[in-house]
Amino acid sequence: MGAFDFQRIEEKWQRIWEAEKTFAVDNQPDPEHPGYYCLEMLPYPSGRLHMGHVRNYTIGDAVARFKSARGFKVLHPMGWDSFGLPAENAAIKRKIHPRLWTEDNISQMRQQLKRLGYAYDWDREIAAHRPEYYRWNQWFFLKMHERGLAYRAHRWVNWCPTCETVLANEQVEGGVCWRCGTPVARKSLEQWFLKITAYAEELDAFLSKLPGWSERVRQMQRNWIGKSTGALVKLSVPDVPGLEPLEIFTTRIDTIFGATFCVLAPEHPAVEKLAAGTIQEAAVTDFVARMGKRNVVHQDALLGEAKEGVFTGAHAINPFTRERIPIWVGNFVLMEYGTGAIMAVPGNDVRDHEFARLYDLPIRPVVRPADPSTEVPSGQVYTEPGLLMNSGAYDGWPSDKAQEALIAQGEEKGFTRRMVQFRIRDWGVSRQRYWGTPIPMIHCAACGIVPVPEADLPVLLPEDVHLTGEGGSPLVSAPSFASVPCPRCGGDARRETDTMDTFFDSSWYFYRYADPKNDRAPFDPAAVDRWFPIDQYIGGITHAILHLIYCRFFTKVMRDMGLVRVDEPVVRLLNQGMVLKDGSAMSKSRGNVVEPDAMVNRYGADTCRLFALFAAPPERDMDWNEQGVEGCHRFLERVWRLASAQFGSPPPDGSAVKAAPSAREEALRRKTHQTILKVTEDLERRLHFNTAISAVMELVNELSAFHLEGVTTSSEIACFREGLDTVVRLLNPFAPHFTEEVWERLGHAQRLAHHAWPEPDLKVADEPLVEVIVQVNGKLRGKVRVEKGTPESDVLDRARGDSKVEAHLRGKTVSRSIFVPDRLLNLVVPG
RNA sequence: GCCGGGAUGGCGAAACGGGUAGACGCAAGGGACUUAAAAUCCCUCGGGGCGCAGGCCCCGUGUCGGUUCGAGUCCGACUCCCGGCACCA
Repeated sequence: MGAFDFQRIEEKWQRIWEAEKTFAVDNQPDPEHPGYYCLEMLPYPSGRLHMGHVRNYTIGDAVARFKSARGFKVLHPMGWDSFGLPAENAAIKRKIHPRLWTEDNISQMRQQLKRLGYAYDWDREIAAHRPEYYRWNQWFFLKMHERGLAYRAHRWVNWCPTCETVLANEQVEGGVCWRCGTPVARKSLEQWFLKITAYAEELDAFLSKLPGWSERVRQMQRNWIGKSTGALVKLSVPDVPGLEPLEIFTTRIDTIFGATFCVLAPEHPAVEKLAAGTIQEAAVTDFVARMGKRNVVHQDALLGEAKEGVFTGAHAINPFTRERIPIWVGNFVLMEYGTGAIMAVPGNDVRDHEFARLYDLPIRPVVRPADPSTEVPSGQVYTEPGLLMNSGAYDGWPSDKAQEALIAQGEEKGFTRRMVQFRIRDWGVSRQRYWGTPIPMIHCAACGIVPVPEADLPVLLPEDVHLTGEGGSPLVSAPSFASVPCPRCGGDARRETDTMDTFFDSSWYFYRYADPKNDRAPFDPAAVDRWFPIDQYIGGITHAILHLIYCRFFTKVMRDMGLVRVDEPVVRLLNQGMVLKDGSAMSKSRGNVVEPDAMVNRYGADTCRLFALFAAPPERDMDWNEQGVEGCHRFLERVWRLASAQFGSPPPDGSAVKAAPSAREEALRRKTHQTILKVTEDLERRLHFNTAISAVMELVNELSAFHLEGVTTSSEIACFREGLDTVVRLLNPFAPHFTEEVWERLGHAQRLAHHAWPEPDLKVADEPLVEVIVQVNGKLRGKVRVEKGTPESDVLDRARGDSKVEAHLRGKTVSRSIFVPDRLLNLVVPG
């Protein structure tokens, strides 16, 4: 019997699944089958799947099929993140409309997904570029605007002066435009922002309530949100009459007695007034102008920039010491963070120290290590909390107590208050692009900014746009689109011609799957209630920050709007590792890309799926090793051969198992039921498909040996068939076509996809005899097979009967023995 | 610099509440079948040593130290690799 015909088998079952809608689910609650939502991150329709997709979706499919067999009604949908820059680039390069390019890609990739046999409910498919979808983007945008969560502000963008267009960060290559090579400039544009900072506190706090997320992702998000707790301190500036007190933010108010100067960001609004009329005025103006030319869009350009600054000519009063301290402007202070002004403590902060040394400003350490034996090397500064010194009445206080007391003192006097700062900034969602959701706003000369009335949604993306890659937002030049009557006054007005960041599309798409065809609302809240929160979300670590913060933010906004009842969208998150080839990421330039289609053609979908799961645990990177793929293929062939002897014969008859089975029958049955236990446990608790598959391989090895020894009596056949059927059922989530086919040929009428997961018989799985290891002084010296529950004394007797153990005990007295029932006996003898 | 993760055979990896290190697979070597090859099946497979042999002994989970009857697993110090944040006050 040769190899199984995977091509025919896979086509056959894909046809059946499609015709029978095997994986479609409705939203009806079912008391016997609780809901389970298994979701994989939706792909960008680039045109073809890569191995990363295959791994991602194979993991998700294994979970979905497993949970379904376990009795859950599983929602397992798929869709397309189909707006975005590549479609526009393709349009420019190949003169094909982005919509056609995108839809063509979608149909190709959908075909590829179907060839891999994924159990999706295709009736729920969505695509972001379709008006039925993106109208709800617009609807959410309007709702956020109503709630004050969408607003306009200026922000710097990358600008190519030659193409006269905004460049995305990835279109800036080494500081020049990717198309024409012109050095990139910066330009300030008024854009739309979403107020994610309004949720910064909650986004941070809830990270500790996500035990189903890896520490890694939670830490990445924590860094990104960047919460720090401190105080705001007001310093009066008597040098400049009428000037508001200077506000600085610090997390180390315990060091305030060491604040020997202040530094403002060059963009700080007070800089000009402080310098006005002083001898420093010209120097300050010059410095600020020079700093203004810095390319701040490219943050890396700022990294490594030497510290630089200039005295403003004015002084402030440190309210705690009444000391007069000089106010400087410095390039290392960021206007975007805190108040754009700092108190400098050169005695206890490395940056301030460096600056003070540079300009010969006074340095006064005010915190020393609490442990007197800790030496601070000369020329270095001690930056950790410790004990205060040079701090008046606070000398000797520990940092944390001093912070509390100083804040309390400052609060009472009115020059300090507690303050929490976040690094996260509001989310700029405007894109000067064509292929995205039009922002539903209208600019009217008379009325200002007017939202498009809800009834007028969707604002359709016009088709007749000529894309050149040059000259501002493409929609500006779409005549049918840009000019529009003002909804409020009816006068001539102009539509917003920017489109939305595509992360907007993917921030709520998984809610739409619950009710994908709704044309009156983004979804029916009841439908969302039926499925949410998402039980298992699977996707690449690349989305650990942006997508996974944005979608949490959306969920919280939607909750506050009364649309959903969950605080967090995702219960369990799995970030699968990358698929490598020969140790490095697959890329065209390296020439090491493995095409999924080629692999499916050669080995079949089931083999590819099996390998993707077997090669490594899911969260780790794996190498696509073709010899490993062959190994998986061989394994399936082996199962096929083993099963083929039984093809056409009736399903196993449990009653044929003898009441007193032979030893080998008993051993096989034990292995069968132990394997069920092991695989179920691996999938249920850990998603460790690699060890689950290993366990099935072990069972196959035993079945194979059993078969070799002969399967003739009805009892032997029954035991063998039980093992065989178990193998097929346990492999189903990984190799669905193969197992359906074998299952059918083994005479089962019901489809495997509708079968419940096998139940282990604990009595059969139970091992009556156990191997107790015998150690002498912690070293393995022997093993004894005894009945479960054998007491220590009996085990000891048996152990002494072991010549090897006895040899190590000869002439010595056992001073102590450690006994772990059914596991181990360790005899301690003096050296 | 701060934070997170990791390091186990020739390779991918197992060992899940300290208790037989290396399951399972790949590669490699040997054998059976075959005119031959492929496929398949069987055996060996961390390192070193002793023994004619059944077998036995020592070492071994990045490094050093500790706790323990017993450590890949726990604790302390360190090295290297991967990732995140980074002039964030």
